[in-house]
Amino acid sequence: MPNCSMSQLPESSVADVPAPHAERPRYRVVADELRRRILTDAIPPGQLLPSETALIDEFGVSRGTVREALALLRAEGLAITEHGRGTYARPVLPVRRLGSERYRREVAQLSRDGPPETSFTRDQGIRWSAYQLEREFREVPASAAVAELFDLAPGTMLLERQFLFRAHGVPQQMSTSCYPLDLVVGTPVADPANEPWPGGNIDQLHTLGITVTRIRERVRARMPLAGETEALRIPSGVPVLAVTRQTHTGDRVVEVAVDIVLPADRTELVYDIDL
Amino acid sequence: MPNCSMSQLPESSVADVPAPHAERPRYRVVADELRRRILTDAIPPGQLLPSETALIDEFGVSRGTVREALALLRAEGLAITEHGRGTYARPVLPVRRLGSERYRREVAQLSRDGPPETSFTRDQGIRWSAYQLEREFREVPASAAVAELFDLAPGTMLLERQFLFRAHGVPQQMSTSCYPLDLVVGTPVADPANEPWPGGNIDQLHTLGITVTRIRERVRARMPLAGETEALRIPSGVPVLAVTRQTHTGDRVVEVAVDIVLPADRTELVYDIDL
DNA sequence: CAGTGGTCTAGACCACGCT
DNA sequence: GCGTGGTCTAGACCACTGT
Repeated sequence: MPNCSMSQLPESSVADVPAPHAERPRYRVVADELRRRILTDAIPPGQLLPSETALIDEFGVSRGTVREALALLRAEGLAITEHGRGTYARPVLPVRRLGSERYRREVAQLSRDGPPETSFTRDQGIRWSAYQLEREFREVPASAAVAELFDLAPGTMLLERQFLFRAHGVPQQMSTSCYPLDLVVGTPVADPANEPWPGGNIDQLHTLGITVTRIRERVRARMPLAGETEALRIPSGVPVLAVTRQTHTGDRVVEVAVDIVLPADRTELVYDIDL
Repeated sequence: MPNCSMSQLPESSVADVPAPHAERPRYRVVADELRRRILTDAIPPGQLLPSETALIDEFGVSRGTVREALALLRAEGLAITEHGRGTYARPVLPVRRLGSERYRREVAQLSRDGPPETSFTRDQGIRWSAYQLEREFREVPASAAVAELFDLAPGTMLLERQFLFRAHGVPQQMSTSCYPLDLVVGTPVADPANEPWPGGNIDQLHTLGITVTRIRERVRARMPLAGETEALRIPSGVPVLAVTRQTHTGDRVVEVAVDIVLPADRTELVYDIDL
């Protein structure tokens, strides 16, 4: 009975005021329904979602609300939007599988007969003709973080090598790899023209008389930085895998890759642990 | 002086029309400046950003524009917002390091003297008293995907075990792990009351007379699903690491964890590759 | 050109956290 | 109660993609 008087309230007019969101906010209702359609394959990967105008009509909400719902789906990695075209259910991309076998020299040796390979062209059958490598070499003093990974004094001079790797025209990976400068200065390894080096880092070190005995990789994930979003063409809602690699000879660290950045929608890392 | 003629333009009135965005959109200008402050530590982790009202005044834009800028920073994982309080520079969380040593039985044995440990309590010194485990066991037929990971026929009955793992009250991990039902039915392993099992899966299998020889982990990253965001209390802009694990005895797969889900802002996976 | 999304404004009211 | 962010509307104009 306390509510009997409710209907008598002078509610300005009728639906003049945006109804209060006592329950789930409207943009969530829209997002939930679209998410359902995507996850149940009612809208299969790659297919267009209804246009903003259509959603305004279907749900009876304003454009701002529709756009908020779509922004949520993008942040969840379920949809991508292209200006002038529309919003799509996120297509499933072919996955690049990176196994730890890629570091074994025997595998590298085998590929000598065919096209050049490195630790990141294996596991996918990418051919020499299908990938490009942009690189830039510099001599820099070790930062505190890198020095710690090398177990060297900060300021020790390093050869820093930055790579951007494309396969089939699509950027697949950025990385920064460092050697202690005194290890490589004056050798073919220090010459950018020799990249990509068949057999990769492990073979490079082998030509310097160094046999790699262990590699340690630390894997994290995060959202891409601004530069990475552009360079790797990462759509919103897609994280990156960030791998830090230490290459060991016995207890000595002879190479460090600070941040191997891989778009997570196209990459799987595979590790075997033998017990 | 270059602006003298400006005031003579018949610009309808004065600032009546939102200036066209010939260059960078305004919300990006706001976001770029705030990002700069965060990354240069002008606003250190955990500290409040200016309020929306303050940003409206500082940049002379509308509230919608300010909110769009903040949404961008959240999506980049740089800021988190709390209703009624404000927006903070994202605090740096203590990282849980998960090394592959955690699977070695010798390590598990060592911990027998102290509090119970599993493969996911090691590497962090978490004590029995500091973590809780929620679990739910079910008997289910293998889906096509799981059957393939086991190399078994789809429909084979499995014991499916779901876990939610908390440390210090904070949810740290969700996972679903499966054993072939005929392997464990009627044994202590099939009893949820025995979890957490000291020494973890590897020790469980050992009591069944099975010695694990190899573990394969496949690591991917993605944005969390709706349920994961709630269960693991993941703020927006933080991805999850999704690990698929196969536990081998020789060539036989005796355990599969379909999706070990780890919040990426609190986790680092470490793998050693011996060559 | 029409249709799509991108940017921006002004104003309204609701809900949370504090003091 | 005040200040914070959360939700929503209505309308405007810009910019891209197609025919």
